[in-house]
Amino acid sequence: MDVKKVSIVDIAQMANVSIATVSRVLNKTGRYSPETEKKVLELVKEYGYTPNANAKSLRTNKTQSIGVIVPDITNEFFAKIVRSIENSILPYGYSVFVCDSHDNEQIENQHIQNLIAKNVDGVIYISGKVDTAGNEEVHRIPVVYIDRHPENAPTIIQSDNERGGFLATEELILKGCKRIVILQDYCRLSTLRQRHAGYIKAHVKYGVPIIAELQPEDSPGYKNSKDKIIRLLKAGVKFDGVFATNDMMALGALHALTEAKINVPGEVKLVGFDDISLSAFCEIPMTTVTQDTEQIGSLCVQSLVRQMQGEKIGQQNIVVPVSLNVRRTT
Amino acid sequence: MDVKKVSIVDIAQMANVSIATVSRVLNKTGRYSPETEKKVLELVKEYGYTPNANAKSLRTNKTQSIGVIVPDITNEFFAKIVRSIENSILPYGYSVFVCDSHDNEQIENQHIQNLIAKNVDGVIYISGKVDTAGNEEVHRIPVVYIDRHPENAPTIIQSDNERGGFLATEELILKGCKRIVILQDYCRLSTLRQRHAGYIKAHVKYGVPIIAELQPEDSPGYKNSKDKIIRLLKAGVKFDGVFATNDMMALGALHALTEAKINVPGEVKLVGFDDISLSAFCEIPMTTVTQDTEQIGSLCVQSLVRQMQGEKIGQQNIVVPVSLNVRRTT
DNA sequence: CGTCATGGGGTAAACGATTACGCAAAGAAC
DNA sequence: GTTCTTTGCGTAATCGTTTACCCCATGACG
Repeated sequence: MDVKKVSIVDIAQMANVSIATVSRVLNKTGRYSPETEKKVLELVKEYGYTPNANAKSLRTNKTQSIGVIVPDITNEFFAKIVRSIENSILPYGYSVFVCDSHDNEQIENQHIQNLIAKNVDGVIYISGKVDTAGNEEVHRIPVVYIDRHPENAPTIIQSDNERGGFLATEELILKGCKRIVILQDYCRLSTLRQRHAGYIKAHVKYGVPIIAELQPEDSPGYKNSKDKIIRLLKAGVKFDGVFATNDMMALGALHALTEAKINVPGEVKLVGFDDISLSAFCEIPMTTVTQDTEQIGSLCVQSLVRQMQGEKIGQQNIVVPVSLNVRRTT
Repeated sequence: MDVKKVSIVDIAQMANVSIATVSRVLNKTGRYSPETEKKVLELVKEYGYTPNANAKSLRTNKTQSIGVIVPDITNEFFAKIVRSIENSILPYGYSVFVCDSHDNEQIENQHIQNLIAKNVDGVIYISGKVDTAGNEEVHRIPVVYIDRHPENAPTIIQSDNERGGFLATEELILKGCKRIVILQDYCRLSTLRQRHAGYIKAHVKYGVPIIAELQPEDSPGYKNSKDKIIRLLKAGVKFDGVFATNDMMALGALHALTEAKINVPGEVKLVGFDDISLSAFCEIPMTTVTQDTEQIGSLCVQSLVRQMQGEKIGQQNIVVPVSLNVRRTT
């Protein structure tokens, strides 16, 4: 916009050395005397020289940037992961392209194309609603998947969903629940099936019978969950606990219950999943399963960086521990 | 990772033309016959050729990417803006680096350095807590500021904060409030002072006296606001309305009031600001001032794109309309 | 004294695009 | 029939780096 930026040749000229030498001191690859180093470094500082990233990338085929694809950056859970990723990768000197796919496979693919065209060194991929068959093209570069992933995914990171489901259900059982509704949105998602598996496991462990009419059906989101609870209530279905596989659904349930003047946690207890801030700030702070977004992000980065540094790691499936955050709905 | 990527020379060879010609058909700059065009395009498609972005950038000095700096991506308000920015700029073919500054000036600067080093074509800058003096370096490239901005900022976009403050206060007054507490976090922020100005204006317009002990003091966040309301209550200060300059603070107030068994909106009415989802999903859905994040994002992009296309626009200050979302706390 | 490693540094070829310039052929204009 | 313009290309320079390779001192070592 203003003055022409100084390039390596300017520095070289002023230092009375060749550009090769300047490059060498900048990259600390040896073959220069301490005096040369000093002079070059001084000039670099004086003129605020920064190497042209594009030229460098062109030559080295590395861009020092990665892409992160999320279904919805507006969702606190994903935002937290993005934040953790960014924090963890900053020290390595990477910048991150954030791509919101709107839970839409087409947009997702467009973003992938885009990222590949931009020559990113790696991708962290939180896919949308579907256990995607995966965009093959992305497998040409290092990639780690969070949660949803194709069969042949190289690296996968996810929370210990089964344990989460177990902990939530166990909490309800230990607090005396015998008939626990499970609210689930997309039954075909493996992560959610795992939570259901945990729910079953807890029932089995404590010898609580599993009741058919309380089992999951597709009821995504706040509204559907609220409606479902209202429906159960109207139908006279008895239940004394609700396990919602995410917090928005838990909130729907909570509102259905309070509107029906049912005491929580007196008559019905409730556990959510994710630990978004709503769960802490709603009228009755909710017990919920905390996913460790910090860990998830930093483990992603660890794995990705290792891949980007050329390490060949085979298929790996990293599981991040979850914990139960007991608040006032149980 | 796999096979070598095909480059423009491969295409050129196979099409029996020079690379110049290939480049021309790819960029549609004319000087080629329809037949050549067809052949090149076919080959491009067949081999999935995409131009190397780094080479292109090196030559043209344009990277087709921008940076967005936000204080906290985890905050729904900023996340929404980021999302809107991304949506609006996608058609222009830009990718976006998202940088979370953690409300920290040093990190902010580091990000700027980074973005400049990466040669972004433009920056959208939502600064942290301070009316920053601004990083001069960023003014070498197109930049638009949202809300907080330095004196000499070229382009600024912000919500009509004064009108928002006015609308909120007017609503309270029209619903009968005579003694309205205003909760504000950083009194030195111009955006927040504007909201206060609106508050004053409404009082003046409707002839409601302004009461000293209800005026703002630094009480950022949920906890401080809650505490402040509790303190006022204990001190026996009379008030029948609360205008919180953001929703988290409004929620703090709401909780303080409900815990004190004060009926909302019966005894005290309440208005927030921002319209984050918490305001809709808390126990008593709150009346709040909606900032049009869609508009904000898309206007940013419009202005930035024009600048990046070389248009010289002088200093401009774009104001985005706000609206009142009346819910159940008034 | 010859040989050989080593330190310090230069030359020039890449990397993959864009684009100024040149040039021949074909048609238009006179 | 000459000149001019347009069309359809090709040649080569250029963007700013990294890096393989070469070269010349210098000192160690036999």
